[in-house]
Amino acid sequence: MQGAEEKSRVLGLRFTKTRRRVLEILWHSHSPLGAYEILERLQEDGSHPAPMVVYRALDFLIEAGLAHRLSSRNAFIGCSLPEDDHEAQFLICDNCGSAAEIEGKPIAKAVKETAASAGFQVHQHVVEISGVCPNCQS
Amino acid sequence: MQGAEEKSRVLGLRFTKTRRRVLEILWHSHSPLGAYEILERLQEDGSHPAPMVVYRALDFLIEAGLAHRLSSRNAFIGCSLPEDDHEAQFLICDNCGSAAEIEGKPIAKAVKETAASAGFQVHQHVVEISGVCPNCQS
DNA sequence: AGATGTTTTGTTATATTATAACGTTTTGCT
DNA sequence: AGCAAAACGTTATAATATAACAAAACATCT
Repeated sequence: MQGAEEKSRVLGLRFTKTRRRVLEILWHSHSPLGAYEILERLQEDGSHPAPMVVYRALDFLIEAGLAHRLSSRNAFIGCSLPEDDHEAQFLICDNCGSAAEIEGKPIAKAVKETAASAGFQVHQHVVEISGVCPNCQS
Repeated sequence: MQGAEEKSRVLGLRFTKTRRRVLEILWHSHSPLGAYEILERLQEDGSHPAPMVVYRALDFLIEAGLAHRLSSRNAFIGCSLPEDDHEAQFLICDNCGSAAEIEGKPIAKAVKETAASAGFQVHQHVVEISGVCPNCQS
């Protein structure tokens, strides 16, 4: 959580209360959360923020590399390797809904090379693998 | 388009008028289309179908491997390699919006191996690379 | 401390994307 | 013709996401 403060500063931005709360909510969840699920949890302490509040906090967290968006699920997850500056890849379990962030060096490399050989200049990539996690296979 | 008919039969399903129209619309577009864009084009010939019509046709086309969904854009695109039974990967241009479907054997392999080494059983994968296409680099 | 510009919030409204549910019609088959 | 499965039409609504603007909080400089 200290790192988060620093990352914010680097961007010339602030690690405010709402942003901290949203990051906590993401980190405490064992699976990705939808924006409106985050909203509900924010509201559990009595305030009534509007959806914008959540989306704004998420924009910030993603920008700062503290959270990721799972495009294939319209859901969000706290970054489990916030130290690294990395491109994220995910293993998402269809059974229990959990999502594991992986350090997919070989995947990142294959992506880079494939794109390069097509003359394509990469900005970002989305890699989301769905299936059954080890836990749910027994 | 003939192949489409066959693929439908294999699934015990039918390649109907609406489904054909939606596939044509996707194939004629040089870039991915949102469901409601497809809807507008369907309506250009005088009928007034509801959104469901489009989503149903898309479900079918995706099921049959004739179209793909681009999760990161909430958009859809006709499959450019409908012969193969393949997992699709995409290069999406941030500038012109075009999306190229690629045969990323190395990527597919890296995905498979990475998942295997994590004990994860893969069903599907989403690989969407965004950046700048060769055309837009000049 | 006061002035100033930027960042953040609060709030209302609305846009966009997607599905539920149900009755009817068409189709393929015997 | 009779039947079951597949597809359609339609209405309504759910779920996800953004626009726009005024007010407040904060950082920095003097």
